[in-house]
Amino acid sequence: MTTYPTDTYHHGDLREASIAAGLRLLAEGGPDAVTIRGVARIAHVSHTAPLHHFADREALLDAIAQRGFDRLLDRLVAAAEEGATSPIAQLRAYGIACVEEAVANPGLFSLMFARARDGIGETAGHRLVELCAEAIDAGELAGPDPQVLSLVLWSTVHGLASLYVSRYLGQGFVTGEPADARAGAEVVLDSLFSALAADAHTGRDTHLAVTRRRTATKRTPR
Amino acid sequence: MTTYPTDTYHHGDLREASIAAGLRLLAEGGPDAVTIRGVARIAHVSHTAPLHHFADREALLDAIAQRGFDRLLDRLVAAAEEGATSPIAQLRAYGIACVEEAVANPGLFSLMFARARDGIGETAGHRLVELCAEAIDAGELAGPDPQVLSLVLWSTVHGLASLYVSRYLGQGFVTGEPADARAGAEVVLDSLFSALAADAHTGRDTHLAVTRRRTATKRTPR
DNA sequence: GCTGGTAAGTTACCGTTGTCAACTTGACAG
DNA sequence: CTGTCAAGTTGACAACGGTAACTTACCAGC
Repeated sequence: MTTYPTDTYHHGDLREASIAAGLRLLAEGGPDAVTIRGVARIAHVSHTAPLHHFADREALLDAIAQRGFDRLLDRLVAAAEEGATSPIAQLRAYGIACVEEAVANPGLFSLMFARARDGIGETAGHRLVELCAEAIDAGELAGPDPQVLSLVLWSTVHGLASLYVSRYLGQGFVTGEPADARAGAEVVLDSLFSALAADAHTGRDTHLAVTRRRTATKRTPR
Repeated sequence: MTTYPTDTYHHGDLREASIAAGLRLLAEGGPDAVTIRGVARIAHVSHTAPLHHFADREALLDAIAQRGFDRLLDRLVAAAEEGATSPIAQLRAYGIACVEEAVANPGLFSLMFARARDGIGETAGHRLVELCAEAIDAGELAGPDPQVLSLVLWSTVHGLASLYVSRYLGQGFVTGEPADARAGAEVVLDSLFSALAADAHTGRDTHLAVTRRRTATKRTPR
């Protein structure tokens, strides 16, 4: 934990200190607990000082959420790299890392996906589609469409993380799922990969006509 | 829209009026916009009157969330009944209804799953497991475990709904998904059911050993 | 019909928060 | 030395959640 000068009139790096304090408050009391005055108290500055670095509270929360995405992306590339022998193994590590990161920082996860930001998370998303395409090319997963495949995987992993974070999963009352989120992610992903294995079904794609048509449309920026 | 007497000293049904006002504020401005004073204004009572019906703001939000779950459950049984010819068709209708309901009331959806309540949503969950078991028995979906199957489906549907609600899906930037959430749900569910079809893979369940062991544990109430 | 009790209203007040306005401090360019 | 300006400060305000004390309507029991 880095410290900041307290005897000088100017703080030095109040923006960074505010984000750090916000992350602390977020971890301690959830999104509602991160306040302008709260981060100011932690940083030992007056209650309006952070407003010289963030337009308003929303901007502070945006910055914190952005930091969360940065962290997640770092974690994801690390997870994909270490011992990733195949595309499907990378996808598995990817998904498990997402869920683990979410339950490790539930407040941050809530904050990140509570605020809709344009274009955020696209980097991770594109890598996901790439991995799906690689898995299909390598014959590890069934096609026909890497975009549909990534949509399914993204939804499932995000949903699993959300349900663990909001405590609707973890008790095993309904679905008998593991209390440990990582174990739950392994069960779900392995089950999914098993069903989606390339040799499992023989090239039929009757349900995906709509999908293929949709994905042919050009991606329109902005 | 029901009206309430404004000339009498006592309101008549301030509890119900508060929930209705809360739902309106929720739809207009999201969870942060639903305040004690706000619902009091709409109901034309003093700003502390609702506190005679709800212990605090959290209790009000809980009541609103509960109302959301009631609505969702009604919608789900209706969806499952109408034209449900087979278990898999019911599961499909179930999932689509979830996603549609979520995007129709994004604030309510956020509120519902932002507050972790014990035992809430179990009714819907148990019906889900039942449907999965029926689908497996009918030979429509691959086993071996209805609980794992329901875990996968619940996660996927919930994640898809979350991502559409928080606007991370709907633009088609990354996965080329449809802008319409219902269409997205159809693509994902059909793709999933196709992969999970009983005749698609031949009874292998190598990855599910852990799961089967877990689900043998008795469900402990409370 | 009176009366006490209680649920459900009311006003008054407190502490916290976000945000604005106006002022001050410190560093730096010329 | 002197402006300029970013980055601090204090002080104020309205909105919020919540408590306390009071008032009103209704209703049961006599």
